[in-house]
Amino acid sequence: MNTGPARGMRDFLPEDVRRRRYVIGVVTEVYERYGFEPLETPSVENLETLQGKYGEEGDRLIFKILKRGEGAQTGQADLALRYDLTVPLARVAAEYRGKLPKFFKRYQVQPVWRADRPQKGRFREFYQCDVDAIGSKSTAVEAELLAAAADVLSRLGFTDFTIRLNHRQLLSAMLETWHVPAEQHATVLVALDKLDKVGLDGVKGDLLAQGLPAGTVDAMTALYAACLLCCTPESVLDLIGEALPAAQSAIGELREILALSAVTSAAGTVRLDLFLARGLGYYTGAIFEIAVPDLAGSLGGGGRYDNLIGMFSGEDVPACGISLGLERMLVVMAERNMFPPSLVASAADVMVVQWFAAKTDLCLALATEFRAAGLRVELYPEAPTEDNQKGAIVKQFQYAQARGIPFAAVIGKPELAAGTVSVRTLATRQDDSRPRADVAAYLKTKI
RNA sequence: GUGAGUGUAGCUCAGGGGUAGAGCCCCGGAUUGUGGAUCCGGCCGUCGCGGGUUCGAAUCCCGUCACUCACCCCA
Repeated sequence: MNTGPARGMRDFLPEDVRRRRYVIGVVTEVYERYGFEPLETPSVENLETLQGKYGEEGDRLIFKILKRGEGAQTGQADLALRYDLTVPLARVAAEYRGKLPKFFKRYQVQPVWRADRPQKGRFREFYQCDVDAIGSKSTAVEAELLAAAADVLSRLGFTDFTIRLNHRQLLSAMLETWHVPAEQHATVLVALDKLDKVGLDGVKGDLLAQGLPAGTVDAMTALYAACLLCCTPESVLDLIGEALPAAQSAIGELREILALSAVTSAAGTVRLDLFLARGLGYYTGAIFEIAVPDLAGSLGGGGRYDNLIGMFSGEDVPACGISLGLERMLVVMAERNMFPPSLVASAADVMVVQWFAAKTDLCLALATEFRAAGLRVELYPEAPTEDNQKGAIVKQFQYAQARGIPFAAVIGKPELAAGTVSVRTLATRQDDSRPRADVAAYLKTKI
């Protein structure tokens, strides 16, 4: 019998859970500081809610759930595991339009599922940490979202991340200006996105291989090469503005986002990147992607999606959001040893040793007193036997030591007679006998 | 969907045609009011699975599955 979890899924042992909770704690604390409110939605959505929102590639990766009952024979699916947190949010925004505030700011930390092939930092079940703001077209929204994400990463100890920034309308203005056929939009954007991997000549070759006219390819790459020579984002935007009159409003927004970000926690981390594409279908405006040098994928990403909610309600509502990948952050943090030492602390402050062969009640009573005092207490579950008391007691100390529990509490014969408890500091093996009534308070001063 | 690598004890891995190994873990002992070291002993295996070659396969060949990594795409 295979005892491993299903492909791409993971079990989280206690140490893993502590690390995950630590990161989630930082994320939610920061998000709340920006005025975002918590939301949770079901793991399962109606299939039609999800389909057609993510683009061709995304739709293929949706985990579908077969119909029950008579429908089971047909292999038809009517439900699906949620693929991201943005589409469920759009559904909620459409459904509760009247109940939600005019500007609805929510955060959501929940698992999503994708039928992808797993690899480093990529799983079939993973947590996204989303923040989204609904109801405003102001670029202040983008700036605050970028600030919140940058704030989270800084607080977790990341110092070398960058937020790549681009705009969907700038990309489409470019595609239109160069008369790229609609069916080639996606592959051309993907080719341009690879600039930092394959270089300018690589991109050029790729575009020519796709059958774009040489003149178009030259114009594109010449523009991008010129941008690479610019030393400020502003001059890049000037250049693009001249070449692509259709991109005026996108360029204006990018200018605002860059300027606003400079006065937030995101200062110094936002980088204009005209090659950033992003595959998800629903983005309409600014798009972001967060990266660190030694991770192939991204730490997070997001963008503006001003007509996704309209796909549900019929009435467009502007919206923008950003998502941090919990396990992406965890993978890098584990590699770089970024967890605070307190996270590896033991499960208990003190272990009650069972000294006698048949006085479990005495030990459990002591544990109860400790717990009432607020200590985290482990009772060694097995009492010694009459014929091997010593061996059993040795094992108890060894067990406490191995589990990293700092103190052991013992009531043996002299302690029983004197009404005291002996506290052993495992690390130093020093014993300290105290009146039973004082022990809990004493221990609390030591931890 | 494409490509590569790895599957041997609970864990980490060695062994590459001739009796299945080491370290760690676990259990017991040296040590009866006590422990991390040391020493001694013990437990632990369809060598991923199926087929083929061979007198003989963990080892060579074919297939298959699983995991890992990369591409694609993404968090």
